[in-house]
Amino acid sequence: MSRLNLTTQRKAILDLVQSCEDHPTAAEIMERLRMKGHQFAYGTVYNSLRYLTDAGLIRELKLGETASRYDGRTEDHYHIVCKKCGRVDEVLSAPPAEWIREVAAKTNYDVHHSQVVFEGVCYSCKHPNA
Amino acid sequence: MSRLNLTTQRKAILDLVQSCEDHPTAAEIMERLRMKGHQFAYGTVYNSLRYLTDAGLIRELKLGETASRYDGRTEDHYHIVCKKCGRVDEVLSAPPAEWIREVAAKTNYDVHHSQVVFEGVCYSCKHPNA
DNA sequence: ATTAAATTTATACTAAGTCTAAATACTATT
DNA sequence: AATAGTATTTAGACTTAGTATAAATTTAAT
Repeated sequence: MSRLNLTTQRKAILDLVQSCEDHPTAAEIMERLRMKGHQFAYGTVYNSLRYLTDAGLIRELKLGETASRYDGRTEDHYHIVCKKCGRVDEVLSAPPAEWIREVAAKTNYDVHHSQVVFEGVCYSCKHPNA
Repeated sequence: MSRLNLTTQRKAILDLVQSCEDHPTAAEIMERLRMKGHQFAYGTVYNSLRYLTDAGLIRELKLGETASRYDGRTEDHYHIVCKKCGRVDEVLSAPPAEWIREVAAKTNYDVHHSQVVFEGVCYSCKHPNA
């Protein structure tokens, strides 16, 4: 665990991810950086995303698609994906502690963390006329 | 929805996945088929796995690794991954319905399904001496 | 037997990400 | 300020997992 070292590139990428309302992939992040006048090497973007993730400044989301997405929100939270339009929203309710305890007891694991991805249909897709 | 068509290849792959205690990747499935004397084309294995998944006979697990894993258990269940050794176990307790209702209410989604992956440390890794 | 449809095969291709070696940028010490 | 040492960036080759395609084969239906 060494000291945090935010280079120009890492800072720009952190700022960008934090400013996003959505959850961009690495490719989308590169595209948005380019639109802001930044032109970083391919590998630098991946390296920086990993660095920032390891440092706990951003989160990597693996939602079952081929590419990871990134999230500037670092609080513990989950996601819900719309099957119809692909939209991803935040889920702020945590799974009940009672359930986690039950899982730990039944599996004999120390449970550190859980990733939850809900799938369903979002409000807009339910009401396409509105 | 057409009728189920289990070709020789699909049957062999289904049998193999159902006989597994673990959750093999496509590459591991190919390897195990080869050891049993089957030699199917690369693409056939992927096609068959998708076919069997779509037919609901097996499940595709996306546990956040680079490759999908496959599971012969079709009942609704979840998984727990050991951070130390990578081992994957089944979790049979479902998330409480109350929590799902809360999530649906807060997000305005119709929630159809949830994928849950727990991370932690398994019994063997906790007690390495035993 | 003949045609049509579905499936398998071999192989080319794609997407997402890692690895490597050289170039560049920082840091600390004198 | 010069030097040495470490860290980072860059460009591009490479890897892995999976998809796409077109020809060959199998299966099913007349």
